[in-house]
This record gives sequence, structure tokens and C-alpha cells, in this order.
Amino acid sequence: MPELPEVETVARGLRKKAVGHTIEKLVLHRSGLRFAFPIHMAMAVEGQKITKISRRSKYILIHLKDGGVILLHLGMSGRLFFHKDDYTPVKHDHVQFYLDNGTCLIFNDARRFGVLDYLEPKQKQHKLLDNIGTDPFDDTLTPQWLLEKFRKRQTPLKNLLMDQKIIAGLGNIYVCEALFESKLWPARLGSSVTLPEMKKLVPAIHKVLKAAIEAGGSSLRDYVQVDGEMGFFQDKFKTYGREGKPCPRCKTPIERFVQQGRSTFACPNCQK
DNA sequence: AGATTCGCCTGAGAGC
DNA sequence: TGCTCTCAGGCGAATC
Repeated sequence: MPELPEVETVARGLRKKAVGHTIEKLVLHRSGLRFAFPIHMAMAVEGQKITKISRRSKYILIHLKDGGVILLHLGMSGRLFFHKDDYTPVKHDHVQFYLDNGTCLIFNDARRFGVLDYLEPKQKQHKLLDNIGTDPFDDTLTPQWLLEKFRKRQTPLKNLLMDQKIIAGLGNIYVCEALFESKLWPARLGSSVTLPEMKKLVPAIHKVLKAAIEAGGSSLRDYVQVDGEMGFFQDKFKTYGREGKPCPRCKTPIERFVQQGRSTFACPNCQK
């Protein structure tokens, strides 16, 4: 389940291996994933040199020489990896980019929640990027700013942190971890969080994300880096997936409960 | 508007 | 072994 650290790791891998190379051929094995692929995408990107790779929230943007942009989202189970261009597609390989250096970039996505789209050179914005909130590493994200954002919200803290329109890039895992780190109970309403608590929460978000990026992300089920390497942050989870196991701080068993249909993991003793 | 729920997907794991 | 059931969850759409 790729969240910001996993997407950042993949973007870095792509940057290293794909920037400066030209897309010789784009092969689509189906007509779309979460959304239909643009009809003329292959024609538009073939022959284009990749000039830059960037990340916006959990989206990867592949910038092309003519100003066009390929937009990618890994959804729940999406994987991007390189192989020599003699690659034989396997199940759930939906897209292949053949580059001019004898490699092939494969987009595999079992659950098909992923997105692949194309922005024309003149197209300045994209529907999916329009409503995305601030990046967690943007200077905008300060305790005061978050306090103001949450001030009137009668919604659990965890749901607010997962709302991509406020902070973009956090998902279930890292929200659980950041709330543990800052000793805040996930079901607390946004409006109840004080400035001193926000001063713990914001650095906790930074700390957890930075550590996860340094570890190459967390490999659970589907996720791997572009070279096939596993991330290893999953070994450092303090709450996520640890129901019934002792809290690393106080040894109280970690509790699991459901919020918005998703599992929340937290320590009922030291998170308030 | 804010809050809540649903549905898209398949594979892994549990239970019989 | 093989079938059925449940769960995982990002995020847009729909609903209240």
C-alpha cells in the first residue's frame, strides 16, 4: 500500500534510471485502470525524452521534453520496476515503457486501483491534482496552520490526517505511526487538539516519514522499489499490524479498531 | 459546507 | 484439496 515514503522511493529510483532517456515504445495491455487511458497517449509519448521526474502527494509525474506529463498513481497494489527489454509480461502487467537504453519499465497492478494518465503540453492542471493539499514537507505545514485547519472539525484526528485535501501523502500506516509518536489518540476530534499537541504531531509526521523514506519504504504485500529491492520500514512499525502486541513504550497491548472502514492501531494507555 | 458511506479490484489467509 | 468467506485500502462519487 504505497504511501508517500514508498512513492518517494519509487520516484527516486525512476529519476536515477529513466531521466535523460527516450521512450521508444509504450505498450498498453488493457484499456485502463481506475480510469481509461487517454486514447492517443502512446502516440504522444513515443519518441519523447524524459526530462524530469517529480512527486505530488502520491502521484508520480514523468515530465517529457515537449512539456507533456505522464501521471502515475500506484493505488493499492501498483508496482513499477525495470527489466531488460527482452521482458515477457506476466499477470497484471498493464503497461510497459521501452526506453532507448535497452530497459523496459513495467507497471504492474493486481488490484487495478492505480492511475495512468497523460497531460498535454499546454495542459496546466489536472483534475486529480487540483484538490490536493500541502505536502508534509512543505513549509506550510506548521502546528499553527494545522490547528487552524482542524479547529472546527468534528471528525476524528486520524480521518483528518488521511484527508488528502489537507495534508497530501499520508495513508493509514504512517498516520497510525505518527499519532503513536505524538501520543495522540486517533479518535480524538480534530477540534479538540491543542497547539502544544500540534507541536508534537507535526514533528512526529516528519520524523516517521523521513525514517520510512530512509528505509526505502515499507514492503507489505505488493510494494517493492524499482530495482525489486524490498523496503524495510515495516520492521519498525510500532503500532501498525501489531494488535495485541506490547506497546514499545509502556507494554500495554496495542489495540485495533475500525475508523471509516479502516484498521487503526494505537496504544490505549499512552495515546491520549 | 462537513460528515459518512459505498464501490471499485484481486490475492492472501482462515475456516470448513 | 478445494471451495467460500473476509479482509486489505486510496480515493472519487454519492448521500445525508
